[in-house]
This record gives sequence, structure tokens and C-alpha cells, in this order.
Amino acid sequence: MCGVSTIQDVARLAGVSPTTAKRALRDPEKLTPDTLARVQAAIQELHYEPDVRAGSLRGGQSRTVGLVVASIVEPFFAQFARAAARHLKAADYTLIVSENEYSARLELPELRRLYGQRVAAIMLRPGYGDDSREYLERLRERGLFILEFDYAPDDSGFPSVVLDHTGCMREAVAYLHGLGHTRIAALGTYDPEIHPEDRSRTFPQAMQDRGLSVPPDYQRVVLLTEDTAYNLTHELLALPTPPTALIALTGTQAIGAFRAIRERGLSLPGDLSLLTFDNYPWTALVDPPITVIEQPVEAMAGAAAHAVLRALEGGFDAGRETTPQHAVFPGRLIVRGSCAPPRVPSLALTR
Amino acid sequence: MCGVSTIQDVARLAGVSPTTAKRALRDPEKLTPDTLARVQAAIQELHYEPDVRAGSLRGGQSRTVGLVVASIVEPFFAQFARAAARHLKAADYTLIVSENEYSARLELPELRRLYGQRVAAIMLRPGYGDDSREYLERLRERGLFILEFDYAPDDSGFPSVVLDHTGCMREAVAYLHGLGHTRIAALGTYDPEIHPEDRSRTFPQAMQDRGLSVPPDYQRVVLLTEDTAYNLTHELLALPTPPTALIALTGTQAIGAFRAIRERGLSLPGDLSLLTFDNYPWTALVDPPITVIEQPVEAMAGAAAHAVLRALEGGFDAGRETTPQHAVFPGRLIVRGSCAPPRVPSLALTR
DNA sequence: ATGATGAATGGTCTCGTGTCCATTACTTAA
DNA sequence: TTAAGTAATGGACACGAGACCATTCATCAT
Repeated sequence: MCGVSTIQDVARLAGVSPTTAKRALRDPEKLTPDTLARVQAAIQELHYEPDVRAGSLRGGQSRTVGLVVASIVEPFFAQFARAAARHLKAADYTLIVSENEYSARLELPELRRLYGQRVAAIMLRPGYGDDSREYLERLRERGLFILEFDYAPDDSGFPSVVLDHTGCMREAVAYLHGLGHTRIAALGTYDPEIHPEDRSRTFPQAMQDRGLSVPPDYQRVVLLTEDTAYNLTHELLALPTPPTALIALTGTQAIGAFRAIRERGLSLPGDLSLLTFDNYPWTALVDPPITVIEQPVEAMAGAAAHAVLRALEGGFDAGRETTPQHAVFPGRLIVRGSCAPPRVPSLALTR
Repeated sequence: MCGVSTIQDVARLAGVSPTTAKRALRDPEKLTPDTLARVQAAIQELHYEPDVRAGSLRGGQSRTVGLVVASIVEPFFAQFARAAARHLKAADYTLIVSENEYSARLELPELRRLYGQRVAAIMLRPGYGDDSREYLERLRERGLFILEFDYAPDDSGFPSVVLDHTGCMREAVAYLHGLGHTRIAALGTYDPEIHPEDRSRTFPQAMQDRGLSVPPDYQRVVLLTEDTAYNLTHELLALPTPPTALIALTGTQAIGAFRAIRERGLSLPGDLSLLTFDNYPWTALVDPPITVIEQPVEAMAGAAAHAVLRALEGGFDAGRETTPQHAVFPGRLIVRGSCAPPRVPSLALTR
């Protein structure tokens, strides 16, 4: 009873050839009812389960898809992973998840590992830097379907699924400006190498569209973590002319910002306005509840999964479209209580 | 340049046999420096990456470990997955994560999928019910190392890594009782089929140890989700003699409970005390900050990963210990502001 | 009665790698 | 110089399943 049973064992027990035995699983209608029953009984008795590794060895790629997120602890990515896994599971694909911590350097070994498993496709939140860029191209040449999500570099030749970061940023700035804010800071400034990320990148433009500008001393290049958001918030609020409104780029950043704001004894929204991306449950529970921009996570994950399935299942060159598809999803501003007009009339308005 | 390159291609390019070529990867010291250099150059040029599926086909099991969590969106499990993945990655194992939503019925297909991948071991938060019990036994007979974490059924013959649920529950009850509470409710009642979970199971005993009892109308069998915690909280607080203290069994439950409490216009800790498992960042941010029991997630995940590695790497029967190891980790009560003496002197004290 | 047809089943090769054994060349001691 | 020994390299096979082609047997039309 110990040890693994193969289709050979099943065949022997049922008194048929291996070829016939596996037909019981793949084209049952091709078999005599009697034979079918005998084979099925053998499968039952031996608890036979096909070895997908051996099966996929022939065809080249496995029924496996890699998902590289920045951090599985960030609920956005966890939700994304869950939803994508559900869709892929329904098509009998297995998802392998790994993390890159927003870094292309850490991402490279993950990609190698996934390729070692001969995944059929990779869904990737690209990390910062180009360390893995070349490798991704090579994977595509090797026939893998590569899809970027959450962030897609400008020059990316891969299909992508992203939030409408630009539109969301514009809406956030418009909302805060409409309340009277002019001294607005985002928790992180764009940097092509250290912090290339579309929310921070489009923030200055969103400000300019409203006739506003970002003071140089509001511009700090940081990473997307709770601690850096915490430190950055402290630094910004200690400036001679601190911002009157803060935009956190992720829910994790919002936690750091909220902590710092509370430590400084400032009250929301009286002393300061706070707005964040990601509608996490806790954002509605704190006092005041935080105004957020919600991402359609499920929809984006579904779109990503279906793009993968279309490329893999679909005919010959379904994955080789000449122009890669770029899907952009709208965010939704949910106004709660963390934003209000600034206390002191802004000087910038009189300029 | 298109297509996948194999060790054969490398060998051909380097002008050696496949056997020699792969020695460049496995025992480089066995080769002449000259040959080694030639092969390495070929590997570089072709960007050769071994196919782990083919490699593992021979040995039976793959360098792959399955992790079945209840919900990847629950930060406890996400953290666990991250930490376990790090340890396993260091030993060159790949982690495949899947979810069972606390249900053994949903778990069974997940186990089949993992076995189809011929994972070498499975780390499992067992679901409720015995649908998959028999299958797990069979996997063990097949040589897989099975480890349970977070929850281990009484009769489980598998090694396990769990929190000291009993001790934590006792500490929670002792703390609340020490404040004067006698009408304490846990958000969920033990049921062998629907809700077998150690926190709720040991709650009545923890109460009894203090001379307290759980009123029948506080006992409701529910699932571990935000919505059920929300509904249950509403129901409990609508009782003629509602509890004066609530214990949420998970951080997700705490969100539901907090929402319901706020909706009823009750204030913490004046009208009601709330205590929860899982020290999530937001619990310190709400008003009042919530008193929690923190789990040593990283340590538990590390212990689980090392148990797996010991069983897989270690000699012949390292994984076949006669008595399975059961590791129990202590929780830590972090007192914040959500618990206080009950407003009305409890009648139970005078009984 | 015979050839054609088609259903049911079996045989063989392939995938890419690891393991084991065989072979070659080259050194060293007698 | 030769036998023994060793370092370096090559060849054959196994792993488990899928793909494709071959074979057997019964049925049916001519």
C-alpha cells in the first residue's frame, strides 16, 4: 500500500494496457462500459492521481502560472492572488505565488525559480529597476506569456492590467483642491530608479493641471512601506510650511501616516487632511474614517487571469498579439471623514 | 534563439557530452578548468536553466512544498506564508499556496492538486470536517510529510505547530474577569463539525476555571468571517442581558465586531469591553486602541518550515518519527484601551 | 464469402534530467 | 615497460505520462 501508484499499476490491476487505462480518464466514451468500470475500480482502489510533472514534460509547458506580487501581506496583493487563483483553478491551472518587495533585483531569482518550474505564464507586479527586464524578454521569447499588473513601465512591451493611476491622482488632487487645499504632498516622489510608480509619477502633473505645484521640500524619494510612510509624514509635518493634505499611495502607507499624525497630536481633518489609496476595512473604522480611493481588485485580477487563459488556451498565436493589450481600470473615490477645508486660508490662492 | 534550451544544447555547444555538461552545475570540481569554462560559457550563452520537473521525475518527489491556509487575505496567514516561503526558499524549495476557507470539503481538491504536483510535504491549516482526513493519511503513506498548523484536531497523528490557544483563552478570561466581567462571550461556539477550533473550544473551560459559566444564549455556532462576527455581535448585544465583554477569535472577526458595536452607538470600553486575537496594525489605530493577544507568527512559521526541512533533508526516517512533534507557542496579551471594568456591578459576583 | 469499415485496445517513442556504469587517457610505482 | 590506479568523460537507462500509429476483432455491405 505504500509508495506511489502509476497508470501502469492501474493498468496491471485492471488487466489492460496503460494506454487503455489512461483513456478511462481522458476519453471514457471510447471504452467498453465493462472495461471502463474495471479501470475505474482499479483507479479507486489504488487512489491513482496523475503526475502532472510527467504529463507536462512532453508538451513543454506545465499547467502552472507564476504570480509575482510585491508583498503578500499587503491586502491588495492578497486579494489579487486569491481572485486570480480562483479563475485559474477553474481552468485547471495551479498558481505559484512569490514576492519581490518592489525590487527588480529580488525579482530576478524569483523569475528563475518560476521558469525552472516551466510555468506557462507569469503575472508580475514589476519591481523597480531593470535587473530583470532582459530576463523577462527572454522568457517571452521562450514562449511564456508575460503580463504586468498594478504597474507597467512606460516602455513595457508586455500586456498589462493596471488602475487608472493618473485619473485617480487627478481626482484626489481635484477633490482636495476643491476643499481649498494647495499645499498637498504625496507620500513618496517619483524616481526612475528608486521609486518608479505611477501614483507618485503623475502627482506633479495632477497638481499642475489645477495650477498648483509641489514644493521641492515636499519631494522625498522613499519606498512603499509603513515605516517609511511614518518617517516621511513626521518629516513633512515638521517643515516650516507643512502640507495641509497628505495622499498615501497604499493602504500600508496610510497606517504609517496615521500613526505619525496621531503621535504629533494633530487631529483629522481639522489640522490636516488625509486621503489614501486602497479601501481596506480598517479605514472605515478609525476616527475619523478615512477618505479612500478604492481599487476594483477583483475585476483587475479577473481581467489578468482571463488574459492569461486566453493566451494559453486560445489558438496558436493568441498570446502573440502584435499590440499588447493594456487594460486600465477606474478607481472610486469614497468620501469619508478625513478630509476638510484647511484651517488657515492658503496663501497660494492669493498669488 | 526561440524555444527552450536543454542540457543537450549546452553540451553540443560546448562540445562535450550531456553528462559532462551537467557536472558543471553539480560537481564543478570534477571537471578540467578548461572544460568547465567552456560549459559555463555555453550555459551563459544559451541562458540554460534546468527543468526541475524533469529532474524530480526520477526521484519521485519534487522540491516543492504545499501550504494550505484558510484565507490568504487574513494577515495571519499571509505573514505565515511569507515567513515559511523565506525559510523554504533558502533550502531551494518552492512553496505552492492554496486556500480551504476553513472547510475540509474545499480542502480535498486542493490536496489532490498538490499531490498531482507531487509536493514533498504539505503544511496545512486543517479545515472543519473529516472529508480530507483519510486522504491525508494516504498522502503520508505515500511518503509525504504532513504538518498541521494553527489548529490540530485532538486525534491528529500529524506533527503540528500551534498557538497555546488554551493558555491564551485562559489569560484573556482571567484578564477580563480581573476587571470585573462575568458576562463574557466569545464570537463563536465550539461545534465538532461546523466550528471545531481551539479558541472557542477551550473558552467554556477557561470560564469554568474562574468559576464562571457561559450562558446558553451566548452560545452560537458560526463561521470565522467578518460578516458572521458582525451579525453575531449585533445578536449578542440585543439580548436581554447582553455580555459586558467580547472576545473576537481572529483579527477579521474583530473588524466585524467593531463595526457592529459602533453601529449600536456603544462606546468602548465604557459600555463594553472588546479583546481580540491577532495584533494587526490597525488595532492600535482605532479609538480606543484594542487590547489584543499577539501570536508569534514568524516563529511559528519558522518552526513549521524547519520541521518540514528536517523531515525532507534529514536522513531516511527523519520524517517517520514514532511520536509526532507538537510545538505549542505562547501568545502575548497586549493591554491597550478597549477593556475596562463593566459599568454595572455584575450580578454573578454576588451569586 | 470476402473485403471494407470502424470500434476497442496495445506498442513504442518522446520529453529533460539524474544515476549508475563504462570507457578513455594519463600518471605512478615496480 | 607494464600493471595498477586515478582523473576525466561518455553512454545507457529510468522516471510517468501523452501522442501517434499499429493491431485485433466484430459487423456490415456487396
